Amino acid sequence: MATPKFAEIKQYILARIESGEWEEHSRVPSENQMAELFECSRMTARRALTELTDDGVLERSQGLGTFVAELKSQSSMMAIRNIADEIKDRGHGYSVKQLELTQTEATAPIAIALGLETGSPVFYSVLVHCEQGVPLQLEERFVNPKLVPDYLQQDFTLQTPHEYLSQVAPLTEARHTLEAVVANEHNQKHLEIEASEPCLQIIRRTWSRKGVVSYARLIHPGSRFRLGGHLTF
Amino acid sequence: MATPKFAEIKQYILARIESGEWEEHSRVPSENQMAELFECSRMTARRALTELTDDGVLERSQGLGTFVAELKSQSSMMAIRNIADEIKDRGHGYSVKQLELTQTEATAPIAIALGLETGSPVFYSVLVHCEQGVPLQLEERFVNPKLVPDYLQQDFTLQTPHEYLSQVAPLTEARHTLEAVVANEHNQKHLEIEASEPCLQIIRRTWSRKGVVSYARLIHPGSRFRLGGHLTF
DNA sequence: TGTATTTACTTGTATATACAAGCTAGGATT
DNA sequence: AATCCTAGCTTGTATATACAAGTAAATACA
Repeated sequence: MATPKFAEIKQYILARIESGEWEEHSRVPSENQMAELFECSRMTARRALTELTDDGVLERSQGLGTFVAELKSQSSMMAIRNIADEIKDRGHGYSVKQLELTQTEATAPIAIALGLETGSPVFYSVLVHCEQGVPLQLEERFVNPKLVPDYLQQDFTLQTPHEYLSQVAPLTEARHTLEAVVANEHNQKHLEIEASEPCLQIIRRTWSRKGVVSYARLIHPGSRFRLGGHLTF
Repeated sequence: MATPKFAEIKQYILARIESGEWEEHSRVPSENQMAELFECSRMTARRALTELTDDGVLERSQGLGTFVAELKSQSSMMAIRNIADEIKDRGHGYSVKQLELTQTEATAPIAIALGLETGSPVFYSVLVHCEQGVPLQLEERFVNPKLVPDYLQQDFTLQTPHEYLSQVAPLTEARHTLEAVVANEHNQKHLEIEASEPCLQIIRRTWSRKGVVSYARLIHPGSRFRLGGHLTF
């Protein structure tokens, strides 16, 4: 047998979800309907649906049906949580200062990271996220204008870039790099720290189905920030 | 049906693996044998074996049989890889200096982290891991003597503590905290860095089935160390 | 002796069937 | 009109069966 029938059914379903034809939370055909469609037994159709459920692609509930799950809702995507939510969850005051929101030309490393040509236009934003008025994260972000054309029209004091990007280009993957660094003078001023203070820097690249969405550098004062949880590589 | 039959079979298998009765890489009964043992059909026994395989507990191969997989081999356990392997994989020279290997009394925070009484004896080791002769990680580790009684008799120039601990107390979980810090003077000397150099500090607690095995503080010079990969929380 | 081949086991795929259990909507009863 | 409850869908569990395909050891053959 070239490829098993249940695998074909899985591919069929995945293709429809990735193309956007079947949207998040929408209902997918029942086991019996899939069985009829593919001219197979219910158990074979069931296997496809069950395995995709195990993979987190679908969600099922007895009596109701099978539905398309949120893309990467709680898994690796939320790896590094939205800083605004994290602060609010602690019951502390959250505020943002927007320092930049412009278009600029991609330098070589940025172009490579975003999969663009060197010198091509990219959107650029710099924000400082504060907890109780104290700077906790400096977010410097380069965004692919082809995938997010309206980035510059947003008001990031109302919604963090991460939230906005999640909406317009559902994220499918993220890669991070962690480093201890000294902030440059400019950033030291914005973070209100001394030159001697070490910072935790997170480089974050995020993907959607269509390519690299953004490249972000998140800098945190070591004295105010700690990252905890499970790490998987 | 109280608990489904396939779930009972899974529990039976898991219990045998966790008790150590079925060792890593050893063969487990075939589908037909399990079916006979539990007086069920092959398909039901098969389901238990298949699901445990999906969970990474078992490994199967057609024609050969089903085997107990390595405990957490590649998953969250190897989150932060063995630094010795990482250096060797880069094709660079690896060396260690052992600075401490003694018994000491648990301070309050260490006792809490290890689940012991304050002042009770704990094993303590300090190592410096070097790449091409350059210090890359200072490993300060507190070990629960109840779970690893022979820790002080080891020679950690031959085998890293992590490797040894994995052998004597198979790890089931690990939790990490990441922070950017300034090393104290003592550690600065051992890492051969300037006072101004930021360091990436990883606090790592590891569990086995019987409790907290060890509490480690891993300090890396920011200029020489970068942590990459997927982070999940 | 050395090489095929068979045999017996394993897991993998697929089907037809049965009943259990959860949910919803519409119809019967009160 | 409000309530119950049944009919018809859904997924969940379980079985019996069949054949495909991979592995290894025993067997037959040259």
